[in-house]
Amino acid sequence: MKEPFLIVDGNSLLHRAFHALPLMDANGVYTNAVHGFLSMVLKVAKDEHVQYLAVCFDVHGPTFRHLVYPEYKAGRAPTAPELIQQFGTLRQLLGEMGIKYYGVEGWEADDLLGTLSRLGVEAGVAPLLLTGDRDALQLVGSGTELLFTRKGISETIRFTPGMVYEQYGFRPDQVTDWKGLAGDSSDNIPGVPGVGDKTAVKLLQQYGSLEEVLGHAEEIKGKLGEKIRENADLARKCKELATIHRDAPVDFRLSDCAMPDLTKGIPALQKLHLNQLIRRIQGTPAQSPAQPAPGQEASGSPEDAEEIPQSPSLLPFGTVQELETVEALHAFLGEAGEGSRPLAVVMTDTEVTMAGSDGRFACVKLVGDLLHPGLEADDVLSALAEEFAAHPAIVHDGKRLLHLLRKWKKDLPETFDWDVMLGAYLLNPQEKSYAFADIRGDLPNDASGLLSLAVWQKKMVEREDMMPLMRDVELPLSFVLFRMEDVGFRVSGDFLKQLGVRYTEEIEQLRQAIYKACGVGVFNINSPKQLGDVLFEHLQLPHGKKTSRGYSTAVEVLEDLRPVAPEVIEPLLRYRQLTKLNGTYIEGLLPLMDAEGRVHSYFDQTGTATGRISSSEPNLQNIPVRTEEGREIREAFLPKEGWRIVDADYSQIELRLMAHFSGDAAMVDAFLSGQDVHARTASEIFEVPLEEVTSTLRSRAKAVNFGLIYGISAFGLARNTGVSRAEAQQFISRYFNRYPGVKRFMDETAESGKEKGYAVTLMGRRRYLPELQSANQNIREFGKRAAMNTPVQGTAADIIKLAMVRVDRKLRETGMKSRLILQVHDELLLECPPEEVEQAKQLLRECMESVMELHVPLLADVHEGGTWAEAK
DNA sequence: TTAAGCTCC
DNA sequence: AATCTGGAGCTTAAT
Repeated sequence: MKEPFLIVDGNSLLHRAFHALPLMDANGVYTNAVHGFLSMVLKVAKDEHVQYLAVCFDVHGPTFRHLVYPEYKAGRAPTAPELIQQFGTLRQLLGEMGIKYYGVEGWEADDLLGTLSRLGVEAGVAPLLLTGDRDALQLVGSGTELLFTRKGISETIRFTPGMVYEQYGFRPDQVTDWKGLAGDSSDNIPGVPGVGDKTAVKLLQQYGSLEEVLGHAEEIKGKLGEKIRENADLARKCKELATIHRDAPVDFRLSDCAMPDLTKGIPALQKLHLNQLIRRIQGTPAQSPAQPAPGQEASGSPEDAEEIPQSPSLLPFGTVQELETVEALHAFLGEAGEGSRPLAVVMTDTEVTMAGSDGRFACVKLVGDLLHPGLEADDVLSALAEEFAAHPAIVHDGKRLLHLLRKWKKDLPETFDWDVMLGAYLLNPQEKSYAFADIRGDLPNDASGLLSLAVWQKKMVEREDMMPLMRDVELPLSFVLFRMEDVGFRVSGDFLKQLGVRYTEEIEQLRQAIYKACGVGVFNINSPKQLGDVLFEHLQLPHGKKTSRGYSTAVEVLEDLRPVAPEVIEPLLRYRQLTKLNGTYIEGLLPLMDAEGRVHSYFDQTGTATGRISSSEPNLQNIPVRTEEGREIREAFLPKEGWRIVDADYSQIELRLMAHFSGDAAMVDAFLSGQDVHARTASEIFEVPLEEVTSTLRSRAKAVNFGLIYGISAFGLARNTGVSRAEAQQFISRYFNRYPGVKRFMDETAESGKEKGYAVTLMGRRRYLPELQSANQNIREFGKRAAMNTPVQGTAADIIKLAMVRVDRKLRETGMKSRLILQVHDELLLECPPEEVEQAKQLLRECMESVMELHVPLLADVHEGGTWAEAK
């Protein structure tokens, strides 16, 4: 076994660390990136038993790549000064700690990585590269491996040559070919226009290398082939740019890189107040404590706070016990006593694994083969269902599990002990995926990993004060959503089809009218490109800004053109409206109906950054309501035969929350006295008596109120209300004058978001806002608006979720047949047998209004009807 | 697969 | 669409 030689890409890692962690400083010296960098390096050094260590840096000034291609890395945002400082700080620190670092003028850090890894192999050690730069994948192989940073820097993923292929679909030696084709926007390398990541992989899998692709360019059909032929030289140049050179003039001696005694660096670390790192250097406990989540590391962490590792580690488990009969499974579950529980269970297509809290670990293979003929999936499921019902288990995506049990007609549990999908969502609601494979980190993809992850999540959720949110809201809500998905919403297919016929006929007429008015014969009206050409080239109508492909034909543009060319624009707008309704809400909905005429929307509990739920297949949260035609669609949504729809929506919940959070006297007063808030706002900012507020003034004030919730700008408000920017600015100034508490709240919320690194709701739900640390002002401004909006939107989400849990519980406890069928952010729908309607209305109102005690009352408007349209 | 467009709260 | 007012999902065209 060769000794590991860790070679760190200093630029890449420091950059990543800087953006992953909120700014921290010691006496005015920024240290967040230095802290993250060292934390990561120490972790890897320990985990990998590193014997040799070197760090590589870019040295400023042009490199040979700029000679080949002057635009190389052009257009990048300038590095934040807060980061630039830290390069110096880090170099100095490395020097004092005795860690060897390299920088050679005219060479980039990855060339040094390439050179040092070659020299390392020659010196007989096993180079391990640590970087967040994908280019370095080309260096993997012949003894060199790579750790790629993920999620900022908190995790790494290990690449061997096989892993590269598995992950990307090409070998390490094809990385540069791939870059030559696909380019790299972050380095300003164009690649072949029209060829993206996916196409490049396809081409390489077919032809093997860039040269082969270019050599066979004649065979490639269509636009793609054309582009490749046109850009062959450009592709070769891009490949060259992406090629890492392994012959930099480095004065390398392996002995220089021997792992130093890090305690020498303690005085320097003390100066920078990097106390956590000091503790880690001075004898670390068995489980390596890495840096805690952002916001938790205020200087001088409290002594009683338990050290929670930054990522979960695998708990010790016994060897896996393979259960070959259902009897063995029953025996395993029977023997599993108090100490084993909660039990973690992972089910895949072919096997079930179970892990006990006492280290028991068992596996059941589901595919029957000659060796285990006795194992029937159905019996296994029965045994598990029994176990779940008797002892709440640790699961991933419990809602899906419930559907599975339901499908096989098993008894359903009342609750789960923990759901790691929901846990991961609470800990960071902005992950791309919450699939177990994507949240498990380095843990195994089975029940031992699941249990280990759950144990860690519980500590994290506890520390971040989100346990009540998990226990009282998300976990029980998953059961409510399961029932809603299971029940579905009845739809009248006949009604929709009739509507569809009507729409289709009119669409045809409109189409002819449009062709006639345009006078260019038949074209595809649905194609923005073709339509744009007709309107703005042929008809020469005045156009707005161009989009990347042509002229914009968005409704706002068309609205402006109404007076100019009504004979084209009027039928066009109507055409747009009807094709949208027909395509999305009629033709899109019909195939989703089941045999009973019901649609079963999927409610995604982990889909939004703010805590809202989302709905898909079909999305029932964007069924039209604003226009008359749109509302017709809602007439197709029906209760169970003979039943009624009861609908309740919160009145102004977000503005009420704004009033609650800000405590602003005028706003609170408006709600306490039951006034029309928008009218009151109009009266305040336009300085007219309440009785004299006109509908125009009211609707402007309403726009201001909405803008407020979203983090207003004068520009956006002007766009929305049609007034000038200057006027909009005046509205806002007056608004903040009249509602000084609101102003204060907005400022404080933005400030606190910046300080803590996250925004938080009334129930403690968090959303991290790395945008607030961005070097880009636009992104920072976005972060600020999100910081102001999230507590409001997110608390509204908390509130209605809690209301759903209570409504569902009440309905079941009282043995009512009425049931929740839909949630639309501030609105709940029930279907009720006629005799329960009054009781259900009362129950709904009570649950919704009493769910939380705020400084202003929560009010729900409740309606009923024979269709959804009627119940609004 | 992405972009443009449009629906909702 | 424009200096980007927050959060979502679906359809179509074009590649």
